[in-house]
Amino acid sequence: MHERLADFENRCRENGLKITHQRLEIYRELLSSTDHPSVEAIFQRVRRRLPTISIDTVYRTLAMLEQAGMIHRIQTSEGLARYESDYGLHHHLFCNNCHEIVDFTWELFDAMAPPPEVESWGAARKKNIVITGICRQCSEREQK
Amino acid sequence: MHERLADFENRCRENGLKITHQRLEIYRELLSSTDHPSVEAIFQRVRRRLPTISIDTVYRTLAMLEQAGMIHRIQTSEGLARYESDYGLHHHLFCNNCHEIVDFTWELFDAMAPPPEVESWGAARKKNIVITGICRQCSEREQK
DNA sequence: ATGTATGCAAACGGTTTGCACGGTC
DNA sequence: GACCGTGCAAACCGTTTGCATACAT
Repeated sequence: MHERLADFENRCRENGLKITHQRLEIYRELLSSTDHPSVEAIFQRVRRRLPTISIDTVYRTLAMLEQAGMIHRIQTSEGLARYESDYGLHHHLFCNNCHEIVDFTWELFDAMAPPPEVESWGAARKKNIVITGICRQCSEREQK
Repeated sequence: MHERLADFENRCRENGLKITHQRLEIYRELLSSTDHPSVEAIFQRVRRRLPTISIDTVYRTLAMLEQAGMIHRIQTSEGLARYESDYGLHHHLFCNNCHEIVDFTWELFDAMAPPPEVESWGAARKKNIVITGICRQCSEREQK
């Protein structure tokens, strides 16, 4: 955690970006979140520590962090963006009912080369799986 | 094509939905499109044949067709929805530069069972791959 | 004749932007 | 002190919604 924050400061300095409380808190919040929060959720959480922060700054900081490759934006079927810190290769489980996003890994898949038509298409950078369905909590809740 | 339109009419009747010019033209447009058009693009194309159609109707019809399982909505990283007719199991290639979406198939993957942690998560309905990168046309264009 | 679908216009929600002030370097 | 980052407010864009009319059944 500490080393990731130090890493954050270094990356900012390298790119001539100022280290502000807002940026630190937003990045820290994403480091400690596991629920892929929306912009609004990040805003609400950071606001507890920095009561005067505005949501514009959250938007701007998230865009900046994404461009620097330190976080990832996930565009969900809900139509709003959600974020996660850049943390290892993984894929996503998405519950169509509660909209919760859960990570999972699939090393067998990661090691597979895509079919030849993909190579002839162009230069693939990332291959991600999204599995959608209904999570256990939601299906049990509906049973009742 | 004809049989798919007949199928469309049957499905409408089954669900008590009226068969209007607008609905027919929008569905026909998606059947003959391969480029996963946005709502705006569908609107512009259908407008040539039905000059008085409004974009609201396009939205409403697309929502209706999706709910009926006849088309699929794709939420892109651009933040806008794009659509395709329901046509066989496939995955998507997305060019980060021109935003073109191309289909590809990967039967080996489709036949694979997800890792056990997915089953313990809940009931998976769909598993989709999105490969992102730069398509050949775009990388050649940038070379110059 | 009934009731749903359409078109119009206005509202909506997430996101972006222009500007003057404030904070970092 | 110079300049980038912030907060405020307004604009923006894709999408949704309320309502009266038009159309399919």
